Amino acid sequence: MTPSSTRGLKRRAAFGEGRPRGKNRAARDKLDLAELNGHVGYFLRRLQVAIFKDFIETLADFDVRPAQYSVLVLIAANPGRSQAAISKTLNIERARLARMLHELERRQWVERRSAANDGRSHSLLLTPAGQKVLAQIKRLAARHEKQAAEMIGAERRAQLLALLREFG
Amino acid sequence: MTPSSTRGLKRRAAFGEGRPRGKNRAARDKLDLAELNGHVGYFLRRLQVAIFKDFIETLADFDVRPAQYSVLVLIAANPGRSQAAISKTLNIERARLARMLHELERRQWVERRSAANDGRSHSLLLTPAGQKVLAQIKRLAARHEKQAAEMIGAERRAQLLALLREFG
DNA sequence: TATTGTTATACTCTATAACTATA
DNA sequence: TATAGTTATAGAGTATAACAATA
Repeated sequence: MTPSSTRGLKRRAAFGEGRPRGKNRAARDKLDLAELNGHVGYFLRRLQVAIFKDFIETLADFDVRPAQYSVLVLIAANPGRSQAAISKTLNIERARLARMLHELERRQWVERRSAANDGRSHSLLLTPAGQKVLAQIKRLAARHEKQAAEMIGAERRAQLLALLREFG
Repeated sequence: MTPSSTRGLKRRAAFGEGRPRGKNRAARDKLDLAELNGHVGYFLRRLQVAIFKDFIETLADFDVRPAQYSVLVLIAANPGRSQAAISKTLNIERARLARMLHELERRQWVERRSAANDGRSHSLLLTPAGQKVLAQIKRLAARHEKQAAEMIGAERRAQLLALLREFG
């Protein structure tokens, strides 16, 4: 967790001096956002990037990215379903999902069986190793979610979650 | 605006039949999101992608992406500032900003002057042509924002904007 | 020594198209 | 004809590192 620009949103105002100088000169250079203040997409994007960054750092030991995590969770909760079903639910391009599953199969976390009723589709399952590692990954994901709550405030996180889930 | 997967979040339940078949079979395949239901980042990401998609489509005639738009707006509202100032405010890597400004300069929307007081930095300005085109772009961006409000509901958009701005 | 801007590389994600095999 | 999965390509965005010029 580096003291990078993302985290730098807060901090500040912790210096008793008038105008920050030297390394903190950057903080003074905040510009007028103008029309951006009226775009919900702008703020949505900023927060999403900050949260994904924390997710990636928190799960770095397993080298699991958010998209991979969402696929693993979906396979675990819906064993035997097809790539198309996962793809549609998560809005992941089937082309990209195919490559991602290759990687998850290489790690021996996921297994593809050809479906009994439809020769075209694959049934997706977690391997025993995959189930084991997912349990650990979920613990880290839960830790990340706590960190996100600290970052943005538990109250605001709850309100955001309610608003966003309500939509889709 | 295609009837793509993004928009497909709603629709459904508009069919008097029991289980949808054929083309609507996909709608039946919605899976259990399990732990994803507790991750604010997951829903944040979904909405951000949907909104950016609408932005890109609405501004397709000018071939302006969200990041480019934010840079143009910032330069217009803060003329003469450096690349470093823009970069820090928008959390865009300075390396990426350099390439983006190359493209905006190629279109003759932006001008780089070497700063008077600091030989290292550039003062960024819109050209007259850039100011003209930005006025049109802003009108389309306002239309996009209206569409976003229709998509997620004006009420929810306002609540989201308030929550998100309050944070960062 | 630190900062500004630049070039380069690598990886993730998105968007398409083309192809096969099955239905 | 349409769907499931695969491979390939191109572009955007992110993350680094290395470098020259300047402070």
